This record gives sequence, structure tokens and C-alpha cells, in this order.
Amino acid sequence: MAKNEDDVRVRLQGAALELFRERGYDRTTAAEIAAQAGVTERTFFRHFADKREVLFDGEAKLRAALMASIADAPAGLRPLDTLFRAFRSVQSALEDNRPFSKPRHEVISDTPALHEREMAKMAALADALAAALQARGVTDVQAVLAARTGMAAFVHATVSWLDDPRQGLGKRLDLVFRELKALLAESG
Amino acid sequence: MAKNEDDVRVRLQGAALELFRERGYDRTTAAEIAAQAGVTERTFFRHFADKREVLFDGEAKLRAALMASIADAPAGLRPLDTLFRAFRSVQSALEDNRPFSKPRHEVISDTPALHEREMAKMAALADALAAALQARGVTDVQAVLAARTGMAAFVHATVSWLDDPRQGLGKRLDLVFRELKALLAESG
DNA sequence: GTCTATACTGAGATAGAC
DNA sequence: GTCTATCTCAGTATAGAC
Repeated sequence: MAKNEDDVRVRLQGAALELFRERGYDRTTAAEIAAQAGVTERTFFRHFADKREVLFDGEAKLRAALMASIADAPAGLRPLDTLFRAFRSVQSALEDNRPFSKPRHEVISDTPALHEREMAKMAALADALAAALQARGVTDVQAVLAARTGMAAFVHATVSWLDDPRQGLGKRLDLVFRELKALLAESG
Repeated sequence: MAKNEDDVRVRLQGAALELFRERGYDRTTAAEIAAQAGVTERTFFRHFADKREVLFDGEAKLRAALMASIADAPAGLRPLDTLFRAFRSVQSALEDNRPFSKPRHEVISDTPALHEREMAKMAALADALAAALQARGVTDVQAVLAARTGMAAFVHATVSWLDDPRQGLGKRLDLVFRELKALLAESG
């Protein structure tokens, strides 16, 4: 895990994003990404399980941060409030990452294969959040429903903010969660 | 060749499910599926955009049925109740399809590549439901939140029912939607 | 680092339905 | 004749095995 190796990983991600934007995902080969980063195709696949994965390295860190926040949330805090608190805790990290995440989002939106991977990642993240809620004593069904609902709100807030950052991400989160409460308050 | 024209598509789906169960998805080639159905590999890919897609042909019909139900729901019915009504309307069709959907679900659960496709399909379906709700006058944000939340409830009910069909799918839907109202009633 | 299986694509030919 | 479904052949890129 030399510093050089982290460097290669980051260079591969940057090269991939750049080439995907220029030529599109399908017209970019793994070998071209590797060459641009100064390594061989084989090295690309040593770092990333498949070609899509090069754009999804950040999900593990996001998940870890959210799980940590849920784990040390005040006892008795209700499921959706626990999740809202967790999303708030990663707000500034996401805002700092915008120069990367904005073009990344554009490429993903334009590429079905990448969009599919994104949806699957979000589903897996929701499963992790559900497990974290269950560890706090929330029942199985309610944990799953809360996690999926909370993720939907988080994703919607984040995408809105990527499209138009004039309001901060924090305000977007506030708005969407307020809408969520409204939806539920009308009980259906 | 007259015989081949009949229902190549259906035969390909049956052959794929059978072979995936016997050997696993990764150890089954598209050529083998095609051979079992009496056509060539190239014909397989003319019917299905990729190897995964052979197990996801039913989603379009499900979507159409749900959209139709939403479109003719009573005016003024609230978003989550509109969705609940739509899921109820496809209940018996799903129950009839259980001999296919049960083994299909097992294969998908065991295969990451298929599970990923499944998550993406459910996300796309939720997007369609959100659009149908918007067409009824529900606001953008509330439509998206309701659609994702409703889909989560529907999927949870369906998976529970596939695992243990002793209670019917209808009862599972009732139970999960009751849990959903409870979650929301506690307002968070 | 090298080799290979296979998923997938494209172009052109064939054959039958209309 | 057109149209549609299939096959044949040739090729590239991914991803896994060695």
C-alpha cells in the first residue's frame, strides 16, 4: 500500500472520468484509461473489479461515515431522524467533493451501464443503513422501509444540489426531509 | 423454421432459467442457452440486449399494469394509497406467476450480476411510478418519495411472500403497508 | 505479465411471410 | 417486390485463469 499505489488508483479514476467525458463510456477502453494513467491494462483490473467500478470508489467511505453516525446517535432517536442526522454529518465532505462528483454524475446519467451500477450501489447502501438501524433496536420491516425512504430523500437532495448548487446541500436536505414528513403526516 | 418462429423468446427464457439453476449463471454461456432453445447465439442477442436481460422480460408488463391502475385511480386518493391500490391490482397475476418467479428469485439472489440488474429495474420502475403520480398532480418531490417508499414496501412484501407463501401476497402487502403508516405516524 | 474464454457487435446472406 | 427473423462469419474488449 505504498503511496505510489494510491496515486495510481487516483490517476486511474481521473483518467477514466476525463476519457468518459470526452468519448463516452462505451468508446473508451480499459487499456486507454490505463495508458493515460501510465500503467498497463492488467493493473487497471488489479485495482478495479470491472470497468464500471472505477467511478464508484467513494461509496465505501460514504457508507462508513453514515454507519458511524448512526451508531453513535442518541438512544431513542426515531429511525428517519437518525438517518437525517447521518446525512447531515456527511454534508460538508460531499460539498468539498463537488468538483469530482458533478462531472461524475453527468457521465453516469448519460451511460446506462453506469446508471445501473449506481442504482445497485444505492440499494446496497440502503441495506447497510437498515442493518445499522436494526442494531439500534428498530424492527426488521421498519428499518428496511426507513432506510429506503431515507435514501430516496438523500439521493433526491443530492441530485438537486448537483444540478443547482446555489442553495447548499444542507438546505436541500432540510427541504426534502420536510416534504417527507408532510407526505407521511397526510398518512398516505 | 416455422416451428422456430413460434416462441423462441419464451424458450430462451425457460432454457436460461433451467441452465442457470443447474450450473449457475457464470458457468452458463449464451451459446448454451441458445442451443438448448434451438437457435444460434446471435439470435439470443437479437432478442435480449445482454445475457442478464433474459430473466427480466416480465418487468415491462408489470410496469404497464401498475401505470394503468394509477391512471384510473379515484381522484384525490393520496399518493401512498394510490400505490397500494396499484400493487393490490397486480396481486393475483403475481401469485399465478409464482412457479416461474420463485426459482427466478433464487437465481437472482445467488448471482451478483443479476441482483444488480434487479435493483436497477426496481429503481426504473419507481421512476415510472413517480411520473404517473406527477401526472395526477402530486408534486415532484412528494411523487418521488412516495414512489420509492411504496416500491420498497412492495418489494419487501413480495420477497417475504416468495420465501414463505403460507400467507397470501395480499396479506403481506396489508402488513407491510400498515408498518409503513406506523413508521410515518411516529413522524420519523 | 501472458493467455484464453466468452460476452457482445456489425455486415452480409438466406429464407419465409405478406 | 418489402419486411422480418434467423444464420454465418469475423471481429473487439472484458475479465478471469494461469
